[in-house]
Amino acid sequence: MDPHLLRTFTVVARLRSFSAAAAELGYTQSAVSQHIAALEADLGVRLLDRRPVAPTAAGIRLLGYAEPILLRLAAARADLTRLAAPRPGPLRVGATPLVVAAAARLAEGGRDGALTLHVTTRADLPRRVATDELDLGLRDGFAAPNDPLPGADLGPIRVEVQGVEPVVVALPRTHPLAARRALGLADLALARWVDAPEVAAPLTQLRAVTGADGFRAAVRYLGADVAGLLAVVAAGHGLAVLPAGVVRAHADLVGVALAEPRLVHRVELLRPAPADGPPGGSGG
Amino acid sequence: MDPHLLRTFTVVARLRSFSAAAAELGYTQSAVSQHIAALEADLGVRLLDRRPVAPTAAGIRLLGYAEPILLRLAAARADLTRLAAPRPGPLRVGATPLVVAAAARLAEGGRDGALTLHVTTRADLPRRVATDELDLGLRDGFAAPNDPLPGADLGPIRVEVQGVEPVVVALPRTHPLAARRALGLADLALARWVDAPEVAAPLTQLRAVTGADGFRAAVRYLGADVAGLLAVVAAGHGLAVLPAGVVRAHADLVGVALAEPRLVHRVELLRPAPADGPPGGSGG
DNA sequence: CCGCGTTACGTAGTGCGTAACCATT
DNA sequence: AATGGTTACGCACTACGTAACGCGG
Repeated sequence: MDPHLLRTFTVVARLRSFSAAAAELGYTQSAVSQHIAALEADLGVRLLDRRPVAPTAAGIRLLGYAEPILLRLAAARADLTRLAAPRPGPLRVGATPLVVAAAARLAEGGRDGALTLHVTTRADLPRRVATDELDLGLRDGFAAPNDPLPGADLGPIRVEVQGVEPVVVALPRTHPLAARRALGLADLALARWVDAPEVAAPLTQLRAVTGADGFRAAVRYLGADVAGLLAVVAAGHGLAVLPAGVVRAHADLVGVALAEPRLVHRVELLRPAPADGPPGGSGG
Repeated sequence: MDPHLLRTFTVVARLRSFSAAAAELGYTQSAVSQHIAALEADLGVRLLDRRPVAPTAAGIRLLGYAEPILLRLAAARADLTRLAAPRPGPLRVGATPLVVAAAARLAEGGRDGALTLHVTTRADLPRRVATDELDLGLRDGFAAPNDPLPGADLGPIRVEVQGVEPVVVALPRTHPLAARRALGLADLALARWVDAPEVAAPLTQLRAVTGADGFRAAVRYLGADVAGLLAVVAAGHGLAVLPAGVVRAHADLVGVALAEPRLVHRVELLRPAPADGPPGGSGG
């Protein structure tokens, strides 16, 4: 189970093509074929169906292992390299859209003030911090009050809770429910919703947290632009669950608190970190 | 960063000797030397001091990455192998000492009733479940009421909370404090304690949870035998924090509740699991 | 000078590319 | 017939063992 083979496997599985993977990896198609054959022989399982190319059940299983392994390998190399020669240049900070301002504030004065801000996707940020593409990450999301943010294995990263804020249902000022003091989330299962999983609370999460079906998307908002989403909600295309502060700042929107706040907006600081370090890690 | 090299490195670091590592790995000493040299060349950092052999700072850092990586590689292979050909034979269940009975109860009727119980250390159990040395693990420990059990990265394992129970301070029936209805943990910092980290709440954890210094060990109890520990406590050598049920069952001991229960006894079921599987994993 | 890690060198094995091959659409 | 994965083959590189070497205690 050479990492090279694993990497080839993940690329083939992602691109669903041996030749495309070969191109991406700088191998010949033949080499890729040999990689997959070697892996399959080693594990004694067929990992990919061919024609069309698609991972088998075992292959899907392996993907779940391969990605964290490759991430950790990359992270280890990045970490040791940084340790050997700390890079100069501006501090590279990544942030998800809702917290870019907070990220800028937080990074103020870091490394003589020079700063590069990278706006990223929620899922990408941990990977980029782990592999030293970024020096620091600020990530937001929605979770039950004492839970960490959802998401798969983040890799060897230190997570510090930076802040927690109540969430509200964002409604156009003219909406019939806009005058209410609080709303039960479950009662809104049949309302019109905007699903903006990169900015607001993803509808899948609302379904999970209420246990209710419903929360069907009237509009799917795939971008990460906050202002755009607020405009869509303000125009009455549907509701969204957002942090209270964001909604308050918009003139055409009203944020109504949840009757049972089973969801909060949470901000986490991600730092590259030794995977295991001794328990008594020194403060930073 | 070939896993073979990483493995060699971890063994050398553990044994603090190239030749001993070579013996354990079935290589020649020369090969081990070459492995380390290759790793150091690849990463551009010295990983080990020689004479005496000891990991450098970078080496220690790397160890923190290497172990999870190797664990995940082993787990992946074990998982795919099991998936290809589920092993016959008795169900192999591992359990930490305080929960062996619970483990037996839980495994009843599993795989036509045949059952092998392995009593393990708290730290070892996750590794053995991940690598398919065990089919199931039941692990206990102490934690703040809503926290998971402490411990490093467990590897690709599914954790299910099995139960939570209050803890008590175990005292000999004749102890002056035995009549109290509740005790403040911090007030006991200067008492005599038995540190039995494999059975009771480790004193380091009591220190962490109270923020107090103290909790010095009058006796260090390194075994994992519960009855033995209870006897030591009953004989008046020192106090220990234990689950209420265990103390209640012993005639010579009294368990006194904590005034501020910042610590509970928690039991977790560990199952081998696809590291990542799609969120909507089918129930099992 | 002995124990132990390093370096030199030869060989067996393997990883990759080229190219011929074959299967599915 | 074309697209795309497999197999055959050869070369170059690597990984290991043997053995000579050197450094520190």
